[in-house]
Amino acid sequence: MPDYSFFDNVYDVARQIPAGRVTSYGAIAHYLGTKGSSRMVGYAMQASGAAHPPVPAHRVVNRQGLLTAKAHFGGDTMQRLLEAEGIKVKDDQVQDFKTVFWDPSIELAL
DNA sequence: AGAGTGACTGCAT
DNA sequence: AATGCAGCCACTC
Repeated sequence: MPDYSFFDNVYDVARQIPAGRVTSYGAIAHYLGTKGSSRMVGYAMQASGAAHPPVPAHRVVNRQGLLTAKAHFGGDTMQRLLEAEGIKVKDDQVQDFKTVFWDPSIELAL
């Protein structure tokens, strides 16, 4: 009786993001087929805090590699989590973003 | 049932 | 090149 929702789909992809890598909302949206709705992905992430198992939302950043979700995590929690996985973050921005970028539409397409 | 909100992105100026 | 505006879909009140 699973009341599946678009959110569940987003969570599933987010949980597949390997440690030390990050992706963008648009990339996930595109993989889900709703590339025009990148907002929905971020919106789903907001509810990810209530998702089980927990979703590594800290690995999801905006198109610029900016930690837009940091404010929602509270303090520097997001940046701390990323650095703990080997991702370098400076001024709320992911360093070597294109290097650590993980595109589900490509990685999961294999 | 209708209107509002939102952790974004792309195009236009 | 940089800034501003509009679009988009699902969820909640």
